[in-house]
Amino acid sequence: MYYSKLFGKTSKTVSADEESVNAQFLIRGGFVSKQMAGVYNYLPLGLRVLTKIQNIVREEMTAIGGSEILMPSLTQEESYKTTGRDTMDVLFHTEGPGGAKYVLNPTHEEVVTPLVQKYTFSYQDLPLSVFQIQNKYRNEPRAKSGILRGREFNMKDLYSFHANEESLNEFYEVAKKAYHKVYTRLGLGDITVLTYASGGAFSRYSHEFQTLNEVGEDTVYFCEECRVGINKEIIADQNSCPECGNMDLVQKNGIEVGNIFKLGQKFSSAFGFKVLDAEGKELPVEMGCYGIGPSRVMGTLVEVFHDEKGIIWPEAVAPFKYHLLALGREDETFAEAEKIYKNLVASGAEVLFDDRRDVTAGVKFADADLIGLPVRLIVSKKTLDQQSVEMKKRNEAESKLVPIADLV
RNA sequence: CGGGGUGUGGCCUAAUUGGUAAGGCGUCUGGUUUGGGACCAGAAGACUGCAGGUUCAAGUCCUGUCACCCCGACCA
Repeated sequence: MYYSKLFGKTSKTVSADEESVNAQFLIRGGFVSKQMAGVYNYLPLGLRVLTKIQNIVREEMTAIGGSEILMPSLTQEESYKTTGRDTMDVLFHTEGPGGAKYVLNPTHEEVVTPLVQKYTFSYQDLPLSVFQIQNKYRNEPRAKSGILRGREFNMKDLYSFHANEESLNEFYEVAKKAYHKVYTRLGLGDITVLTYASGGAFSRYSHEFQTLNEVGEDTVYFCEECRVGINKEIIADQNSCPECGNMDLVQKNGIEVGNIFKLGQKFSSAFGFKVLDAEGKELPVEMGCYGIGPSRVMGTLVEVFHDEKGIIWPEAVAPFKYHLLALGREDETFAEAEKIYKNLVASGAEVLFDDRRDVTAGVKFADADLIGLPVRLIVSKKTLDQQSVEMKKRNEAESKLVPIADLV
């Protein structure tokens, strides 16, 4: 991709209102543009990051047997009356022609349960799981912290359906492992801990995945040995580590980057979703739900991986791997840089090429640091004199010369 | 939703006890410059969030309203 043709621009300044690091760097770097509180436009750079996060999540959900679907954002309010959730504070309500009442889905139990019910009649159809990656709408009383807590945000939600509790429990553990894999691939594995949290109305506990970070809204007490924690909200009924019994817990702030629940029969019973067992008797369906917010993950990554100059993207989600800068003003330099760019792209590399721009080298350096691609490559008269390009990793201080012949 | 704060060209800011909007960034033109956010000259771009009110005169004071940020509450 030619930087000169990329929609979106970097900026030296950002409103003093934007205190959160993720909002500052994502806006300044041209990844996102704020529409209103808690609602963002994703520009090409930001969309590439978001898509990469989604793809990692997608791969791991597919790997545990999830079938990807896409459900609507808009749903009849009636469905929420069925489950009694029509009075939720965070629900956005809207109207259709003739006064038809709709809501914007804050989560999709009310959609997925009757949907799966429509195609599922026998215990032999179970277990099954479906997931989607889609935007959710929640009328948060207070949107905050850049893209960490929005009113519209991207979410992967997977729902599993089972003929009995054992099957649910079994799948729940499989999903838990898949979630760990996701965070490991995102580069957050070391600082993301499984955390026991409130199960709401459905079960005693749910599990959250908390990325330990100063800006986190949640307070987590966790065991440094087994890396399992307890959310402060349930510390009253559990004051030692649920996994190992360790009483010596460490307190940290956490960003909730995932949450998994055993829903039990809450939604299946509301919709009368039953299947027939081997004897032809009706069985209530057990459900689980499993959420990860790719947009929140993106904000979390910025909070975790940055320095004073900008973002330091983990390679797995960086919008491009290489940031190729052509410096100087000689036509030959740009011609050479262009060749190198084309060769890299032809070899399958993802390259952002900061080609001819009427700016000084310093501007290109500053933009590269801000955008935060993993590897910076510089082509200039200086490097070409040695048939080389200069290579520097974003998270390292030292650069080295690499012969052009060895690049690809 | 309670408390606090802030709204000024596209962006960031300034404007004394009220006196008729200034600078920087960015953009455009021309020239110089080119390995860490260069420089010179010129240009375009604002009924100061919105609606009222006080006043000879309001960016500035008052009332209302909307928006945004922070703290708290909330958070399947």
